[in-house]
Amino acid sequence: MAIIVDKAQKKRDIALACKDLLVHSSINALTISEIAKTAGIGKGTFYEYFKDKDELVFELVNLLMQEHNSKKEQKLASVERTREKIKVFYEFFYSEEAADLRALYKEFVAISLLAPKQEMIAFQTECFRFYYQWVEKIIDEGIAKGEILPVSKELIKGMYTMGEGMFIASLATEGVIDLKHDINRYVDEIFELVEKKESR
Amino acid sequence: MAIIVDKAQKKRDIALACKDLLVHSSINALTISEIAKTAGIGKGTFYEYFKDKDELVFELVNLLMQEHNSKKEQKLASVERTREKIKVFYEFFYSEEAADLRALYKEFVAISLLAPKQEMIAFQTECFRFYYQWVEKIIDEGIAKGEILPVSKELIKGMYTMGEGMFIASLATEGVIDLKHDINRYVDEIFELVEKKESR
DNA sequence: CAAATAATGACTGACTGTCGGTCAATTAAA
DNA sequence: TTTAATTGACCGACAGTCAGTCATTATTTG
Repeated sequence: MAIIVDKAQKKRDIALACKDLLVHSSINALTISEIAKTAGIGKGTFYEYFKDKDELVFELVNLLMQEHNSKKEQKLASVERTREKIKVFYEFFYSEEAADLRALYKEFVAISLLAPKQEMIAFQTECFRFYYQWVEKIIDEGIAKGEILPVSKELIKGMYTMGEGMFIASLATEGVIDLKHDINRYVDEIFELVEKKESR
Repeated sequence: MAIIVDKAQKKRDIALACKDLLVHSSINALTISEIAKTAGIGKGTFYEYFKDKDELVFELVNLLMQEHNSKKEQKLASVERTREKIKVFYEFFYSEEAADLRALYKEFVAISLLAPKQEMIAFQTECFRFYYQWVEKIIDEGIAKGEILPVSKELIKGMYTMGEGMFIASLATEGVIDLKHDINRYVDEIFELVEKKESR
């Protein structure tokens, strides 16, 4: 009857158009007008697709995280040892490749703490479950291969959240955390404890 | 020649007067006028003592954390085993007693991510160092007593940040994290690995 | 010593500019 | 003609400022 736009697609397009802006600036330092102008739309149109600025961040994190997960899946397939697989898992927190997503994720976490909306909680919960199962699978395989001790399974949740904690702490402090080094160090030490040693 | 008030003291007084308001509401849902009214001062006066709302949260977290640390120190003195000491350490994240501080700390972390100011980073860095050394001392004593393996020392940073990560994740998700249970479970499993067993 | 006056920090809320969000008007496809 | 899409002018709310007031103390003067 009239122009029918793919709402979901246009939402993605708008979000992507603002990506650089968001990556390089904090969301609440930006105005809706600025964002709309960047996306080449009117202010009112922005509200046609997003309820507020927070939702824009949400959309972008959503998009980039899917992309990131695909890459991660590929990379994981090329790694053999359980220890290394876990390390690949944590690369999100320091790799240059994930820098943009990380910047947005930081904002997203802050928003989730300050003004949690149901969809965001649901998304984070789904992410948690998704990654948890991923790690679980890696660990299960490691146990099945006899590479690591069965007790490793009990450590998954703590290991997983350690990454998040290290990440947040590194952002909120200065000079006390070297993400890449500290995370890998921790993983190594944990694996020294749970890997089965032939001799010893 | 005029009234001289103890600026620092009054700042504390104002912050404390707003404590309940802040604990039960998110900082950016509150207006300065509302806050000023609660503290029984004019809006202009608020700005005489605080640069913005964020600083109010900062002041409160500062105050309550000092209080919390004293209590924690006492409690730690009454516990013997290294494992239990570490658990006392994590009580912040779930104890009823620390609920108010936790609510404010949540806001503070979010602010630190969204609009980090130098003083906040400095404060968080100092906190990190302070707690890290505290845990380090506990672990060192445990090692000296022969209770746990020397390798435990390498796990401190990861253990410490796990708490923070678990906390943030519990706030951002629903139904996947039981803070008290999951933290203690993790601590137990780690200690099963690093505690020296007589028989075995 | 006391009264008057000066000096100044503390305090205030009216005011201003900005921004988030709405909506009436407009465009354009079907 | 109908309906979806788009828009920016408009509005109310709020953060932050500032010119003016007040309370207290210092100083001068009788």
